[in-house]
Amino acid sequence: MLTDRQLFILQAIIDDFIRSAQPVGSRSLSKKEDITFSSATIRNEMADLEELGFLEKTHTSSGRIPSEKGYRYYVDHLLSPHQLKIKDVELLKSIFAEKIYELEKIVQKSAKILSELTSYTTIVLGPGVQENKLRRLQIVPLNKETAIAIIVTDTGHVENKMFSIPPSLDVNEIEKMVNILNERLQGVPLMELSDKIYREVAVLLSRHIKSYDKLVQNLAHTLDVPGHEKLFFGGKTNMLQQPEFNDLDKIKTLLSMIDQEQDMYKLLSKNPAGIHVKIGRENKISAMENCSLITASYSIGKEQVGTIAILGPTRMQYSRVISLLDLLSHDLTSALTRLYQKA
Amino acid sequence: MLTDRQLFILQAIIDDFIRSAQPVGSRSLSKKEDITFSSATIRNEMADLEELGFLEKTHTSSGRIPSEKGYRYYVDHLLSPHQLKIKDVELLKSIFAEKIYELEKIVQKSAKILSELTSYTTIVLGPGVQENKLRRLQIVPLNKETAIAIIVTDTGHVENKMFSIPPSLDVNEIEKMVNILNERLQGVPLMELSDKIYREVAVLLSRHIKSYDKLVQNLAHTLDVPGHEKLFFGGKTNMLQQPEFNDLDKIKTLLSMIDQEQDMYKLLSKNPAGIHVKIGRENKISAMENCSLITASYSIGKEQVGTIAILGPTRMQYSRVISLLDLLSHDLTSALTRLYQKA
DNA sequence: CTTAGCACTCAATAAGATAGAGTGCTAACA
DNA sequence: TGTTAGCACTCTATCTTATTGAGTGCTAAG
Repeated sequence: MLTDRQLFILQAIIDDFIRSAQPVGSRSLSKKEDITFSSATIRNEMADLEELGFLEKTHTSSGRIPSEKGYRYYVDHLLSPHQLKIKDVELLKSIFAEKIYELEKIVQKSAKILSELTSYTTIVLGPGVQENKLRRLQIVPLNKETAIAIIVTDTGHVENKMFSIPPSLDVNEIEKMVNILNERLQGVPLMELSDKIYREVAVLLSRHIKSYDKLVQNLAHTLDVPGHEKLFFGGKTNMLQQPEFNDLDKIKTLLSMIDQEQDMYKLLSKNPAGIHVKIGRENKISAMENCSLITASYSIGKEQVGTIAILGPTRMQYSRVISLLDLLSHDLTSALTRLYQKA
Repeated sequence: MLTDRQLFILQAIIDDFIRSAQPVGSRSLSKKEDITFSSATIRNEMADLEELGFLEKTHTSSGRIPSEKGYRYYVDHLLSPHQLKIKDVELLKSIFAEKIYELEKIVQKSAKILSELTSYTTIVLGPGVQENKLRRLQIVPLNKETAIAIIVTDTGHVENKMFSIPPSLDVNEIEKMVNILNERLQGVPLMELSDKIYREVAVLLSRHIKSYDKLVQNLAHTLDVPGHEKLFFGGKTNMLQQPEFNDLDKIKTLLSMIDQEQDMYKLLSKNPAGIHVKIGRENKISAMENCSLITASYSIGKEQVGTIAILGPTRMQYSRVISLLDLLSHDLTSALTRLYQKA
């Protein structure tokens, strides 16, 4: 177990390093106001903390920097709650200032402002549409061969996709079909749509519509792919400002990982509720070695629908970022709930 | 006027520099197979070419590099037509391999493949929707206060937006209104929609609908903002690979300019038909000083609808990129025309 | 247990030294 | 008169070497 003094020193070192990005030496630490013991004492404690794995040296005679284990301990036990600046809070609240109806816009604005506030990179995993329920299906013919299928979900999300229609088909038939489909499929989650069409509605349709099979096939296939949740980014290049990334190779690997959206999906997709901090290699991706990721989930009502995350260097302002994310995720949840749950 | 030999040397220098990114010296040039005169002669010619402004030195005793004026002359007069590799052509054609209906997907895929092919950054300005004509307007109520307006254009583009409805309004009334609007507004360009609603349809509506004024106001406002054309990017970080950007500051300015989409709009928006090359400062943006931009327009039918561009260092493979862009813009035009002009 | 003192280490910076690629100019040559 | 060999000169890049300063570990005294 760590002594109080060790905890105090560990915290002081990490705080200092987060601020300065420079290895912390015993002498400079001892000069701080609230430290009563000498640099030699600090050196001894540092040696112990290093042996325990909380600190590291960059070379034999350098000051100490936190190890991943050090950060982990710091985040779990030493984090002093951060009092957000009024300006910060105001900026966050400004996301919801104008009456916005589009979820995408809110999310995008959140990402932008959060990245400005932190100088880190913001990543938002938008709500998946797969679980949304169908509110209305609409088909608009464009010409004799193609039509557009439009899906409106209960959350107000609109998906659309072109598909080809058998040339023999009559416009009235399409209308008939749309009516039947709407009657039968309202409230069905999108992910079950095509399945439901085949199993329940196809039979019914076959009675009313002539060349229904080809049409239904096309349509079902069209409805089947409302794709993955969407990712939104803010401050993609903010990491360039961080002193730990003044190395070209590091930047290259990091930026190309950010552009590799699949990796980002992995990082953000399995998210239990609440705020979570993943430090360095805990992220299981080599390009994230010097980065930490703080994630927070947001919901509509009780249902968790997305994740908002900050990607920064391991030397990150954990306390402040956590406060910001906590506030924003709550605001986001209540705004979205207010907007969509009245239905 | 330049002599034949000067032209030959200028071309050789630029070709060499584009390949190697190293200043070209007289001695290394003279060693080339197809050069019959000595390095001293080349030195003399180089001095002349420098005096004329086509070449530059990086320092007093360095080899020569092309000046912007040199590149300009090279692009205008010395470009040898580039024979595309079969593999390149195949890759380009693969964009249209699967039957895709969504314009966005085609455009995105184009950007991706083009950036892979060139190792530069691709920027595509998608078709603007302002000129598209209304095919169908649809309104789907979500709850008592909000509804979604959906616009389908003649090109199959779908826009949607939430708006609030006066709580007193009846569902039937909305349906009535939608019918009237569709009857009156079909074929009207989106940019004229709200105007037309106020001037022609409002009177008509007032006869049939109770609390029409507030509703129409909301709706017209909603339809009014189908925003700017969309930008698509491919290989945003490809420039990191280019040797001229091994400098952190240059990368920072360049990448943040790319993320500043408004600058990109400026660069791509006023585009006469055909392929155009803008070299370095010709782009009028300081961050573009070491970059060239090659743009090509693409059309649906006769109507030019978008721009596809490659952003690379001034030391760019002009000939190859122009060939690639030329091929792609034509393919894109014919694919889109085939897809949308049958209406 | 704490601390002053000292020898030692390492990174960062600056200062020479050297090699190499390249130029400009001059004079000889065809 | 145009071309070329030769030479002195310039500048960059790279390698060495020296110096400084921040920092450590260890020892011995308080």
